[in-house]
Amino acid sequence: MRTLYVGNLPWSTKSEELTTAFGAHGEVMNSRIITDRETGRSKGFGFVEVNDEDVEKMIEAMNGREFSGRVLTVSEAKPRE
DNA sequence: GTTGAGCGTT
Repeated sequence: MRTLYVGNLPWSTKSEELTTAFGAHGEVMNSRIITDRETGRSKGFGFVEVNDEDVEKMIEAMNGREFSGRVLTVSEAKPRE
């Protein structure tokens, strides 16, 4: 399983919306929107965990694509450690 | 009631 970084998201985007959007192009295991620890508001980006074999296809399919009026930035996430 | 480059929690 790999993790995708998804940026340029609308503030109102929820993790379920990521699952739905990315799930159309591959197998989504989990998704998460990064929210501010203090305010609880979205930081405008998130992460999507997808099947190892679908990573490239997901990026090709979703990167630079329009989502809720914004152009998504999709790439493989850096290891968190 | 806001904002817009950037890589996250147990």
